[in-house]
Amino acid sequence: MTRYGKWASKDFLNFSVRYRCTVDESSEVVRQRREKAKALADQGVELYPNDFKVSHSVEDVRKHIGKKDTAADDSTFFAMAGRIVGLRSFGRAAFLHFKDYTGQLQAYVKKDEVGEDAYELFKQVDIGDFIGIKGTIFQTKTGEWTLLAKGICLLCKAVRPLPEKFHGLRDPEKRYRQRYLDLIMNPGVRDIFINRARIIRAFRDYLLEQGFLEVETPMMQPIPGGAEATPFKTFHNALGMELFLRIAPELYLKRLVIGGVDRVFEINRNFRNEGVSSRHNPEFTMLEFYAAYATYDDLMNFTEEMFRFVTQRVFGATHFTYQGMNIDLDGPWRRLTLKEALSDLGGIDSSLFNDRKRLLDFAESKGIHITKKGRRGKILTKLFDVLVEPKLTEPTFITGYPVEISPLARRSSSDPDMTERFELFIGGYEIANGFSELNDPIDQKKRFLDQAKNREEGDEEAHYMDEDYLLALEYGMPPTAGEGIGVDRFVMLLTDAPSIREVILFPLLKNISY
RNA sequence: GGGCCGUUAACUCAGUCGGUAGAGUAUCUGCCUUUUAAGCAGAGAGUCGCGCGUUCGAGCCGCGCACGGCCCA
Repeated sequence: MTRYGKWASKDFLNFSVRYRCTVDESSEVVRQRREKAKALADQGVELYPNDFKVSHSVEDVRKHIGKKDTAADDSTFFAMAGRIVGLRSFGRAAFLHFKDYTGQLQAYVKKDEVGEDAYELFKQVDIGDFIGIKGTIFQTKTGEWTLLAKGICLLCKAVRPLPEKFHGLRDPEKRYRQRYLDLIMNPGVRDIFINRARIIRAFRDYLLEQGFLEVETPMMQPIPGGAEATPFKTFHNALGMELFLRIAPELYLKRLVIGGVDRVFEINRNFRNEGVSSRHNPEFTMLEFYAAYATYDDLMNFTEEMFRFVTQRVFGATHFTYQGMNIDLDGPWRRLTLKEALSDLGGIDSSLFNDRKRLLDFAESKGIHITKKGRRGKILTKLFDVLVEPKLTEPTFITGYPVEISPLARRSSSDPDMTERFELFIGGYEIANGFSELNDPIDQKKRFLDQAKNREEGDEEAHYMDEDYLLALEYGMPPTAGEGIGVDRFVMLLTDAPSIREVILFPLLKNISY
């Protein structure tokens, strides 16, 4: 058996078994629909034509209706297209609802209007098919504006039925795997992704307005840097080169600051080889930006302003509720040091902070198992994650992060063990992380060496040594502050989504299982 | 990684004590030219996630696996 033989045959087996179960030749509904499609084709009907010209969208028609003098006998002619989402047939006439991107409209198809032949064909279309309809609008008895079909044609035959009209598609697994069905059946889903796009656009507009340049830096990096996280590995065949999907764009953006781009940002995907949960997807969207001559303190103020701008622009208010929590973005936001938060909100006696052993005992007593042996900073942040983070519902900046867990941040001028760094929490989620940048190449080298030691001691998330970045730093980086914002989580907050999967169109799921 | 829950018709869900597999929607047939969760009459539709076990007999009980959800780590 070849090296791949076992896997190949196993995968093939899995695939074929599942294929048989899922692509249901046995499903009566699908079989019937295929037969209908074939019957239509046999009658000379083209099942997938592309020559229908649309003159108006549903939204166009709504606007037309909204005009003051649209009369019941309006004679404007519309050529419209969409997917049939409801159908009520009466033998020689039928009402249907069809949907395009802009909305949904009722149409009335009468044998008298479209002719006998066309009506015979129409009787063979199903919910889920795309159709083109030409006609005029009128109001029904109940006052609903309706397209009276003068002509109708099939634009695309669907051979699988849509989910049930009343309950829609509920099964979360199917919703994510077949997001197209989710989008067709559950209107709120579309709104989330429309709002997501608006939020990202508002961030972009704000930063552009402030003189930032938008860039794209490598997704595939020879040395993954800019965060403490486990990367995905890949390989470039022609170059014979190991590469990593980026865990952050940080070191490249800072190279650009060195290159004279004083204000720079990127909105793009990061990849972290970690567990999946309601707040973690292995690929997620990060907004990262850097401003020369700014400090972490400036960025906190900047972040408040930017968040208020985005929220106001997209939702018309700066307060909202997230999962029942009232969250108000009006400033100024609370600022606490890590230690203050741990003692005031976490209930940890401050005398424990410098005693690693007692900290570990305390963690154990709270049922918090610390897997990362070693560094005190890691223990503190772990305790913070469990005891404090969930309590930070109102926007809160946490500052005072120790150097050992902030290898890229500038030391605090007043306390060399601390960094000029903050993290932002809203709704119990970590939303942003920013700091004054470390631009002393000698200190940076020392920090990398410390990290390398941690890596040798088994910390897979420790930062890699990056000589090329040190080289860049030696050419001089101006005093700079930078920040990363977790876009998905911010979208979660603003769309009241309980899981990150609700704001990512195609969240990562394990292989096939329909 | 651990715990709990789920997986039954295309979809949403019932399924009692272990004893022939159910409903609504969708589909099919018939009637119906202003309905809108259209209506009326009838019909078809299932590898009960997968495997093994217990049992005369398993959708149901036990074990294992897969996928998903929630919580914890």
